[in-house]
Amino acid sequence: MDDFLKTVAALNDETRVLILRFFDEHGALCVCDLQASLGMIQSRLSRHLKILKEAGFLRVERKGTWAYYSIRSPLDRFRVEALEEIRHLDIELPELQKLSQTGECTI
Amino acid sequence: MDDFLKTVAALNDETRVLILRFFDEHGALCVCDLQASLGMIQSRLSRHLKILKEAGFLRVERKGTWAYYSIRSPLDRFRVEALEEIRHLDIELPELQKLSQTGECTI
DNA sequence: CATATAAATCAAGATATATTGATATATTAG
DNA sequence: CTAATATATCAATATATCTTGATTTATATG
Repeated sequence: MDDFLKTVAALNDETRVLILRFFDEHGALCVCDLQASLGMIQSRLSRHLKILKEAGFLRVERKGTWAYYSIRSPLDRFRVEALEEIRHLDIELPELQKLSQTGECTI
Repeated sequence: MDDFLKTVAALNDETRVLILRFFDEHGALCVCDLQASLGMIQSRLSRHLKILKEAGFLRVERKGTWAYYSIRSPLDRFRVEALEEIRHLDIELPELQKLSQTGECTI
């Protein structure tokens, strides 16, 4: 029950749905990429990424000071279905700003 | 997005998960059956049933003063998957008390 | 070691959600 | 119509969640 509720709670937020959709579209991204792309402040993103990670949706890979998040694989059936559902939502996706590659990350 | 969030929000509550599981197990039940079976007060159940209905999981059929709720059919893929997930949770289900059939419903 | 940068955590305030008890609505029976 | 019953809604309170800005932690570099 707890795991299910944690999974569902993670999905129950517009910001996190957008983040999942963004990862689904663009693969691994660091926090500052998301800051630039989604126009959200760092603490807000960090919080949501933690929730999504602890709910089993995301994984992190650290490279120096950067933390690259991406959709975890493999995912169990229900999480896959949730992502599939999110993939088909009519969401206006912001453009990707991949600052971590250009060395411009000073936000 | 709104429909998805409404669906997910409906799932994001231990009481409602139990209610869905109980309907999945026992079919159509009226509110007083649930009161007796789950040991919850009427306003609480009425609220959760409304949320589950408006999220597309339940339907209601009125018979006199009774309101019989049951799992809506057909359900779309994601809701079916959610119910399937709930079906396999390790939940301690209370015994069914079907007062509406015995005429004992005065709770 | 000192500084700088990316990310994580914390504290405070705002918003949403859940629970309870009281009240309102609707249907049935007399 | 009146009384009784089942359900729905409301008001108040409690609890949880989200957002922001400030602080802390961790890594890299001079």
